[in-house]
Amino acid sequence: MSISLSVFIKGKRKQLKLTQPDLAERAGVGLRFVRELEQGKESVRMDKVNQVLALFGSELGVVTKQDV
Amino acid sequence: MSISLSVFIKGKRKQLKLTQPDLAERAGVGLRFVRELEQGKESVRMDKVNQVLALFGSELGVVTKQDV
DNA sequence: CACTTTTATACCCCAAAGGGTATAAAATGA
DNA sequence: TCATTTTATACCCTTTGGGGTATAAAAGTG
Repeated sequence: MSISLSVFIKGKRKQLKLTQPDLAERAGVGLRFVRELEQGKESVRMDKVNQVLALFGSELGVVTKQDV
Repeated sequence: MSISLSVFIKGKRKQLKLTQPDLAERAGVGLRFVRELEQGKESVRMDKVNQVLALFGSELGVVTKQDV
């Protein structure tokens, strides 16, 4: 199933022992974006989110009932 | 697994026999947004996407390896 | 075929996303 | 506890997402 995006990202980042500035730089997004993302801001841009997720080998997708 | 967002949405809409204006109104988003979304625009806002997906009982989530 | 409906493209406009940065607050650890 | 690192808040600024709408192009339908 899918979990909270912010939780997922924060967890993955910690797992890789990266700071927010680290993650921002590696993902090629702004530091502010990483913070807002981890704080659960809903109105983020999907392409930016995917840039971050790409670092973890994941991607944003539609989770349907059949998927489970 | 996850499929293309635009394909998923367009498919679901057709399935429900809705026009783009219909979907836009029901989801509470603009018509332009629905169109850009179905045309695969990457830089859409996540909250708006979820507004549309909510109509289908789905939601945008992170698909991880374990999910499959 | 023409007629109707649906979808795509194009324009203006405003609110807000997000980058940068500076400062404050928390967390971590010696 | 104090010092250092990490994270959060706040501000300015530029860019752009997205709403509305008008027009053009496609796709259906008789």
